[in-house]
Amino acid sequence: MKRPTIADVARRAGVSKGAVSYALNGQPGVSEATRRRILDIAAEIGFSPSSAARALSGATANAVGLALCRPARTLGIEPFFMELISGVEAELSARSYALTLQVVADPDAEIAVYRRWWAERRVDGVLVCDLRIDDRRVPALRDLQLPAVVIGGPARTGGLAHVWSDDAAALVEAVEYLVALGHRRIARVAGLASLLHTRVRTEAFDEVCRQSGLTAPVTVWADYTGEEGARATRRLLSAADRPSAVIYDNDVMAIAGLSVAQEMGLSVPADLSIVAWDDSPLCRLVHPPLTALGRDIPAYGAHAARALLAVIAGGPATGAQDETAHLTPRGSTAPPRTP
Amino acid sequence: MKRPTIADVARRAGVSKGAVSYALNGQPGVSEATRRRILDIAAEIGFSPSSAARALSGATANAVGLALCRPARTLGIEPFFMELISGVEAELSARSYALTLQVVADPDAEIAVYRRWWAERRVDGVLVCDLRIDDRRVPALRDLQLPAVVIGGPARTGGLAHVWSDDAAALVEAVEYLVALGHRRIARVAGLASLLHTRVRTEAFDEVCRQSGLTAPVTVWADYTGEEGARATRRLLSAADRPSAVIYDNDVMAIAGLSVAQEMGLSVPADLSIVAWDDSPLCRLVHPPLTALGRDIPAYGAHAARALLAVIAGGPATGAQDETAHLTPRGSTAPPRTP
DNA sequence: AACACTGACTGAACCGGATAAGTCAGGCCA
DNA sequence: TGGCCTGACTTATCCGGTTCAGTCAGTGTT
Repeated sequence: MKRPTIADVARRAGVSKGAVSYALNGQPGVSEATRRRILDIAAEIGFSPSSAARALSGATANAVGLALCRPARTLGIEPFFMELISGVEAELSARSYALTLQVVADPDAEIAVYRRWWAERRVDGVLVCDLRIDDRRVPALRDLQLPAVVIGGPARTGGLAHVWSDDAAALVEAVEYLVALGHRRIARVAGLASLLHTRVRTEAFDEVCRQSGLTAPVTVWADYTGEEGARATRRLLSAADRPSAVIYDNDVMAIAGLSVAQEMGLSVPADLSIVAWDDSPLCRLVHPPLTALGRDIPAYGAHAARALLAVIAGGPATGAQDETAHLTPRGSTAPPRTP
Repeated sequence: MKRPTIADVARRAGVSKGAVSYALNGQPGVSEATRRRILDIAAEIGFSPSSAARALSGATANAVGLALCRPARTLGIEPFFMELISGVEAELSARSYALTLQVVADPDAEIAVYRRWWAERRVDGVLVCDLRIDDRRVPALRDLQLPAVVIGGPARTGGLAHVWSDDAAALVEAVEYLVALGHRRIARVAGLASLLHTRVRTEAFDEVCRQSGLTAPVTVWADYTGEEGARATRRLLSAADRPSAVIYDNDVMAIAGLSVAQEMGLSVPADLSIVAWDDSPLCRLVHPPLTALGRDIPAYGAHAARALLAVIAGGPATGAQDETAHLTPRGSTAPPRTP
């Protein structure tokens, strides 16, 4: 089975290649009757223009790139990325854009990938995840002038378009809820310190703890894996004045923390309240179900994809705020048992 | 910043485009000294050949496609796909192939995507997941003569190359282990009935139950989500002669089942043993940790990617067996409490 | 010295589209 | 009736590679 080309369509319609091109792209230059005939023939022989030829003639590659820079083991277990991807994908495929995915080892490898994609004209733009404190990717992308949308921010995006969510506000909501329940000693198990949104959350946590007159905020660092989440929790719960509530930077660490609490003989939520960030179905799966800070991640991805397509179309590099995560109370939070 | 083309390299090297092409592709026709000089210049100005131009000249697109046909909510929560993707990716990027991903709603949409990819010459081949009982994708791909590797099988792959794992053997191992522990009433919560590997497991389950002289095998159908896994478990545990052990077709349903058992006041593993299929880190996160049938999923993906590249290179459409999942006993299985 | 032969390269065609520039028939108006 | 538009096309060029058919200098052969 030979792939049909524009010449095949032209021959069967009895017109030139140019006429077919005009007809297919909705350009003026062909009569309505001819356009219809050409479109019918194209549909009949199953013609889609070669993406390569189209890209070569100066048009776009009709593809966007997404490079993921996380170790395979955390990539798999966190639903976040797959949900993000499915949202991105929904938006892209509706506009018949393809998504090119690459898993990279570190930010430098990621920059190399961007550079290659750019030189190969493989993608029209990229989505950038996991913004870091001093992110070399930002100036690199600006130098390449490769259209990009940063998923994160709003600060330090260096003039790149971005889509962000107000993590500080969400964290404040969670802390204030715990305070209202009567908690005074609230700890936090944070994700990778090098990521910008971790810093945003940490600053918000310190600030809200001070304002609420809580004990000095305790933050333990981890890396989103269950192992580290468990270790961090053990450390927190072994301390002399252990916290009565812990906020985790992702759901996987929160579930690990729940397990540790149970293994140490503590009852959740009576002895320890737990709040997870990222409200995936995982949170509803465990017992008790976890109170979580959640939002619509596929919608976030779709939002970012739309923003990227706008930049590719030549729009300005603006920042757009997405929904703020909101707290869904479930069985893992309650007033602390009076000591 | 302008993208360097082959003509830029040629000009700086003082040779023709053709010579540069030969040099870059390791073809004969240039002297070793000239080849070195051309390679150096290419590296210096950061030249990578345009994938579009290369694809257009009859060469390959240097990309493979993966269409995922699962609802977004199960896609996100199951680590399987993301792990598979990261394995595929590792293999592809080592050979500087790109991965094009698309999420589709149903098998017909998936076929449409294959047809479009084929007509657009966007990919050189595809990986096919979730083989079904009567899978229309198989004849469709054969008609298109689009290089493909089915992840699954070994039956009903209709002459397409495939990479498979012996689910029947793994299931037998799990059942025999439970029998050795003393279990007589073993139930199973199965995944989507339309998937081929579900049928393979069901047949193996029926067979091994008969051979071991167990009570008539009970299989409840679900769809891999926590909700359905919980519902299926409730049904099983509410029956008059409830099982003393349950095998789940994925980890998410197993975790949901664990929660249901605890919520119904049953102790795991004393009152109920649980075995999960797919040993993701999730299984180690809950309490007690789940006994699971696991294998190296990234390696599976890498294996499939290698097979696909071999088919693209013109190799025969063979079948290759991947590692069989093996049982890792953890805290969720034990001898049944004597009734 | 005439010849074939090889290695190292050049020139041009080609892939399949997009698009600027050119052609040509027909309608309109003076 | 001739000139001028306009619409509906066609023709030709270009994008950036690959590849095939030369070209040509240098080498070896007899």
